[in-house]
Amino acid sequence: METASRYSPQGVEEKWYQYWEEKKYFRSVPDNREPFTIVIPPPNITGILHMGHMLNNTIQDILIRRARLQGKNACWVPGTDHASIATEAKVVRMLRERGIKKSDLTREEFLRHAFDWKEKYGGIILQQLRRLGASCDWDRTAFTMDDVRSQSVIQCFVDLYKKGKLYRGKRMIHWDPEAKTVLSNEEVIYKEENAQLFHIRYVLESDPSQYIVIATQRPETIMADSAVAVHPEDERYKNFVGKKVLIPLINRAIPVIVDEYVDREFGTGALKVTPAHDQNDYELGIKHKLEVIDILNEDGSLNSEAKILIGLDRFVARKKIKSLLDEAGVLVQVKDYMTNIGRSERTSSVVEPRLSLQWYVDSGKLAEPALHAVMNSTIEFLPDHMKNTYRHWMENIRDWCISRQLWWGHQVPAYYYDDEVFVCTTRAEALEEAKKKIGSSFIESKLKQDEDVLDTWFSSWLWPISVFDGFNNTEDFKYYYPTNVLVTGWDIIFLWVARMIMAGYEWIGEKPFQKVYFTGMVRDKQGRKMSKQLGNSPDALQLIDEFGADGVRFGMLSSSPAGGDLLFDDSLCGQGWNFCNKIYNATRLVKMWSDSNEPSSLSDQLVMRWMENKISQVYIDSDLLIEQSRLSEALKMIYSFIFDEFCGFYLEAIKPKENNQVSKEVLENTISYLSQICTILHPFMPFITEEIWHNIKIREKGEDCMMSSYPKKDAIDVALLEQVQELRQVLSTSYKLRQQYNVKMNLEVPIFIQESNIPNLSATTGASELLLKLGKFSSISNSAIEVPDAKSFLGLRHKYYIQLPITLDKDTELQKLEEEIKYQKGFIESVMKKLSNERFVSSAPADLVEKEKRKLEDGQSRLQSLIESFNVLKGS
RNA sequence: GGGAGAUUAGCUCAGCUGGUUCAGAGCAUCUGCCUUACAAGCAGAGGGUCACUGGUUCGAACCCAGUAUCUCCCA
Repeated sequence: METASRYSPQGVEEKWYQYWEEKKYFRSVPDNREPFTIVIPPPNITGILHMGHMLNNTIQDILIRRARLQGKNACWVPGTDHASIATEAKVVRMLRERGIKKSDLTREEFLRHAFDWKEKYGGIILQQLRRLGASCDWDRTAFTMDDVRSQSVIQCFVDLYKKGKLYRGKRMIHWDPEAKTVLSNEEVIYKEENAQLFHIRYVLESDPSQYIVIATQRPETIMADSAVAVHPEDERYKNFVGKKVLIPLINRAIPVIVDEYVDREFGTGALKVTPAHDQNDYELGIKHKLEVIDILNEDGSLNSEAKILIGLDRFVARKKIKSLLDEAGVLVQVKDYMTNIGRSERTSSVVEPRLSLQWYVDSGKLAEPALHAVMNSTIEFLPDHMKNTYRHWMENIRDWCISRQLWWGHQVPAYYYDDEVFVCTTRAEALEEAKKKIGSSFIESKLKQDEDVLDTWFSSWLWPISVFDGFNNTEDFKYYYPTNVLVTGWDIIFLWVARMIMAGYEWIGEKPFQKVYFTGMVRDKQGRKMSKQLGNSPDALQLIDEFGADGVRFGMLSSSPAGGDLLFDDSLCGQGWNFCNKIYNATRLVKMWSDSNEPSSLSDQLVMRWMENKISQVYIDSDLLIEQSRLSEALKMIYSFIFDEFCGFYLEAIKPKENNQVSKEVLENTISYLSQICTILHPFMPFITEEIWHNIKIREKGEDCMMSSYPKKDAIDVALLEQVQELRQVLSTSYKLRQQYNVKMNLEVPIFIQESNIPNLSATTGASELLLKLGKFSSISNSAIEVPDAKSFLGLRHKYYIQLPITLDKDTELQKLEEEIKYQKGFIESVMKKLSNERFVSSAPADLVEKEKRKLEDGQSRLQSLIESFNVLKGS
């Protein structure tokens, strides 16, 4: 055989992907078939393929390819999102490297650079998905900032505003001083970090000999204090209440107030209140009508309101003020402690609470139908327990801050004229409205559009609708929506999944998808989340180079139940490659054969019938598993079917002993079986299956594995499967005995089957021939009596004797038999115990009782045989 | 502080509605084989107090309660 004995995916995978794409096999247009739709979770244009994407998209591809093989109209819509913060940061950095400052550019100039960047790099990840085998309809590739999607976003903003579900408000928000933009709650990541707690002395204005000691983590904000708060029942500070204390260094007087919010146990029990720079203090400030003094610039440096340390960054100022306080003798102590620090998901800089005017979606108004749909399983969550998390968030939902102080994104469609706000889809409309309202004094240049852009998720939440241009109610939309399944990570259940559901009900009155399949996080062997910082994420493309996409897909899937995290290990991909190699070599074997004019032997006929049944069985069973979204279990089942049943047994059983000739029927059927197997495996491992499909047989034009269909679900001949199972057990036991007694395979030995009133293997046509071929037996005979000098063993319902050229040690054999007898007795006893238990017989299901009875019968006949053997041996 | 999940072989995990003497798979380990597709293969073997303590039941890895440890979400 000239072909290599090792499968190499290089070349093969590229070839078939190109072929499929040229044939437009991924393309979907509405027709009269049932649709099966998935929209891709749009990856970032700044992103490159990582393990999470691979897992996620492998699952989507499996579902889509399966739907195609089922004859459905499968549509997988790909695309990317514009990732405001991440992309803007990237572009700013790129420009800086070229010596261009963002502040020197106009908005239009900056956007031009950003779009250039997007054109150049924004599609990389989609190219990489092709390497994985993703069968997306590329003609439908969408982008959150292309015309259709942008129009949808603007339209929805205006619509929500008109419906009173969107408003502009001044709130305490999370500010990212590095990106200089607001962040939503979900974009802030809290972690325990080391910090210091400063105890600082504030003296009484009226009597500088008395003082109160406050505890703070942020001494650089004392200049923004507007009060000191203590608990109303705190005896220590009773005398101070209502009086004024002086802020050290700047000597501004602030009142001492009481509030039950103060935790007497924490720090000194005296809290400095800084409404401009802390969420809780802000609320205290409102309650007690305190002054709001903002001492920070948008980049986190101190402004002139601070009076001192002006221009210094907040962390530099903290160090500085520490020594200033120390010199002033008011720093009582500094304590290390652990506290939760919030950092920006994108830039990692410490988030600054800041008062600011932003746009909000009144989420409460959208949440109700979305919560309902999930709780009553109109939308199915996998795993189911994700519902709880979802419910908790939805029931405590907060308004969604959707404006971002950036340029890259959809500019807020709000136009200002003095204090008037006009929210319109276009400037022209806004002009018109404004003119009407303002009257003759209107000056066009005074109408200014909001400088900010919208949160990227405000685009993504429309994705299942907008990719089909659904707001214009297109034919596509009517056909494909709602989509069938969404595959995504649980980490964006709030950011994205929940909001898509809200959008679906808000505008369409219909769920966006039937099912959400939550994937776990891909972790490394030590269980750590894979991240760029840790550098523990393998290079996705390198993995594909090494093991082939099929191998990697196998590896990703072979241990990833829905929702469960996946500890990734390269060796899993290795196993995937092994599997490819196995199939490849099986094909090589079959290709070596040629057909003879001989008819098929009885043995071959038996084996073929068996194989046909097994294929039906594995197809039916694995299909059910996929239906239940148990993909890795389905794959494992197919894997062991191919390895053990098809390669391990079928091919060995059918393989000609010499000259590579098989009957025409055997050859044709084997090729057909292999083809069916390719179809069943195809969704999981698309490349090798297409390769084998074509390798094994010359195909008609358009006759491709990807576009084939699943085998029919035939009724299964259970009796036949049982017979072959018995036969295989006989083979396996005889191998074991040979090994145990060191009898080589090339020595043929006789085997006997004890006769009984139940028909044995010799009654199954072809079974004896098959036994002879695989078991290296010299003869097979029935025997009415115990065969002397032979090693006996039990199958399921019969007793066998194998005559090995050895002398058996009588005592050892007796002892072994005794052990077996003891085991069987125990077995029978346990079954009898059950059956004699009236409560079991009356309360257990009938078929179970039936099964137990049969178990008992089988057990008893096995025991009988053993006792016979024992007696015969003993008497010999 | 509130909530969710996990704990089964050395490792990674199955074990669905409690019902074979049920404790399973893959990897790893060990033994024997270069058998004409594949040694990245084949044939075998060893390995577990199903976290712990109680309870429910004719029967528990599975249901309930509590304990311990871990992971995550929310505040």
